[in-house]
Amino acid sequence: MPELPEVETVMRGLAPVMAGRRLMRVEQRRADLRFPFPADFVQRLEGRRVEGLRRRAKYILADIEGGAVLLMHLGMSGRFTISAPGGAGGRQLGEFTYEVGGDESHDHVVFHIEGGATVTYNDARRFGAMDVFPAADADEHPLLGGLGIEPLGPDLTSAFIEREARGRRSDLKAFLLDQRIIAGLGNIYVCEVLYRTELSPFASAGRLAGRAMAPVREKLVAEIRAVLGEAIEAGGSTLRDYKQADGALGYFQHSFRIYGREGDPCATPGCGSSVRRKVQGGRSTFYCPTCQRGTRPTPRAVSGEAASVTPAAGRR
DNA sequence: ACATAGACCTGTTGGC
DNA sequence: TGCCAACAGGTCTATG
Repeated sequence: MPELPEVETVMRGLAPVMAGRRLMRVEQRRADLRFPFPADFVQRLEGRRVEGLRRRAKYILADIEGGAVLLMHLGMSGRFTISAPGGAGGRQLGEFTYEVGGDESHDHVVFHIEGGATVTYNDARRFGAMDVFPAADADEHPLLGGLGIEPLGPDLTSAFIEREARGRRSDLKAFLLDQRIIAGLGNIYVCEVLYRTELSPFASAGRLAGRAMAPVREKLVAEIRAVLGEAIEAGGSTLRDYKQADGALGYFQHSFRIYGREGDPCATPGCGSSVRRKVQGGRSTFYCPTCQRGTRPTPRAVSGEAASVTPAAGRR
């Protein structure tokens, strides 16, 4: 479920509770999530101090004293609930609904933290995952080794897009979703980014290459950063606000311009088209057929525009 | 090399 | 109200 901004928000929510403290007890309530827990999962964590939390792509990584790393992935439905020592309700991180005293049957892991707090991992669909491995093995870890660049780091540049896009025949949607290229974008934010960049999800990625497309690549880079940055900010504000009763974190209160808006009028002033949904690569793509013609027309084109300029003549 | 489909597993939603 | 089909934020594998 969660894409990079949600994972970042969850990590930031967990950090103050876990960082610097010992895991006094770890309850592992089943043998597997998406794949089996390592055999000695509990033993490698119990009694050890969490030195800090980090995020890599959509993974939350906890550095454990003694040189181990605890990896946590939320899959589609994973969430964390924090219970303070005082027993003051729970703060839930990772999904968008919150029910006090809700479904405990999917509580798979409970971390009992030094000082009395409790961090519970709940995941109905069990697409999430946890693992513990030596820090030295991180680069070869099957889940981490092949990951692409961090979209919010310094590596995401027009030149990077140029290199990666050149010669690719996959469509733009698949290109941006590919975790081996850029790690962290998921279905929702890819839709948002393409809409804001006025690029067609169905265009070939290779069309982003070439000198003439430099401005489009710049715009793409800027929108990726903006979309993710805004979502992280929204997540952060809910982290700060919680207090009241329950802070639900996730995509909630975040409003999307295109995702999930099939049939609604396009948000671009004067556009007048309505948002369409198409299944692409097995998942829903939401797009505006009028605004998103960059690099090749989607269904209906009317006239050219800056974003649709392509260097090569072949328009098929 | 790459594109697509299916699998994983459960919960929620919308239509009849 | 009840039932069923479609659908859901993510990966991974197998198949063309």
